[in-house]
Amino acid sequence: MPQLSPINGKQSIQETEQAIEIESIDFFVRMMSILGMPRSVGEIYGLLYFSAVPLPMDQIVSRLGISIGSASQGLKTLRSLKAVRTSYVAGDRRDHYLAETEFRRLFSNFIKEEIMPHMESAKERIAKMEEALPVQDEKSAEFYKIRIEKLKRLTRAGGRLLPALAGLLKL
Amino acid sequence: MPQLSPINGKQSIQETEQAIEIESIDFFVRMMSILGMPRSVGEIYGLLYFSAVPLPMDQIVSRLGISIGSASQGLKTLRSLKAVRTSYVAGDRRDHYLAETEFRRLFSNFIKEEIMPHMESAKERIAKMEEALPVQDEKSAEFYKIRIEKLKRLTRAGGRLLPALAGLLKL
DNA sequence: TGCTAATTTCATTTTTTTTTGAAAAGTTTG
DNA sequence: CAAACTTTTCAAAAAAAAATGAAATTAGCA
Repeated sequence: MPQLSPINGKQSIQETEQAIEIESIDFFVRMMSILGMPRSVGEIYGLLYFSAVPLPMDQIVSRLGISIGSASQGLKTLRSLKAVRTSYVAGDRRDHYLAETEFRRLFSNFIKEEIMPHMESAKERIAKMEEALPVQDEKSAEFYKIRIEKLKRLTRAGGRLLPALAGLLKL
Repeated sequence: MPQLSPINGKQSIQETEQAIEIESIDFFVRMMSILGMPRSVGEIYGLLYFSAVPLPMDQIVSRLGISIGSASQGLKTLRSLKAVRTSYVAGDRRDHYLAETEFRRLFSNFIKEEIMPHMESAKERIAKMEEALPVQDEKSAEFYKIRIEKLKRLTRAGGRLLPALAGLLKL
């Protein structure tokens, strides 16, 4: 982090960097929140996204003003999504973190980790509906069959489409 | 709702219907929760999905055991997503609700209503980053430019891909 | 129009989720 | 191997989200 004096035409380099950092954090907090991730996770990723150097946890803590507990938890989440990785820094025993910036891969990991498991249990639930059905030979059985069939198509389509989605992301 | 006695081989029609209803509610509660919707919204949709007849709000309230406040709010949400529609029932002044079961359309509405507005504000945030940038003519400016460019590609791709997604849903 | 049933709204309560911070566990190195 | 530093864990606190229910509003009907 260069320490230049702030005598420029309009704004110092630090001010520029800070402005971008704030927008970045804002950007990713919102994006992560759409994906159901807590604010702290978005903040950490937003900070790392515009950091040219890998940051240790205590820098993340002090720059974001979050607790070390949140930072540790948030980094764990980000690691499991492979959204950050640790990088070795000579002569420093702390872990240093870098943002993974290939959105295609990030997206693919997210779907695999966070969405697909739900698809599995959805299929089980549909199976239970079908177990319950055969007793019926009412007029209404047809209605139930059709609705169950729709659910099956939905989960099948979801199961195929979602993992393929990342591939469609032409960035 | 037929009122037959439960003397069947194994289980009555009501038992079958109830079993399916429970699985349906479970199914949609989870699915809606992935999409960030409250439990009550999933419950209501899950109930209506397997109802052959349109149901008035008080039936929804009593069958699900939720408050009229929740039911009213949940139906409002579902209406705004066009996931339910009201249907007229002769001689009854209450609104009756039916589930919209074309998932393709539902999905498309969801993206348009719930996701796309965020894309707009994401673009504004990127614009702010670009406003902040030009001051820099450091070595580091290049780094920032590249990262900003990545965000722009992401939002552009998202803006194009997401609305097209529903079309890919071959059910 | 006035009465009643149906629905919406919203302040309050409840539940769930997230954050905190301190203790425990784990690492590195002198 | 022990002292210092780093990270994780987890119970408790705080914050956020959702549900409740009663009052207010709206709409249908006679």
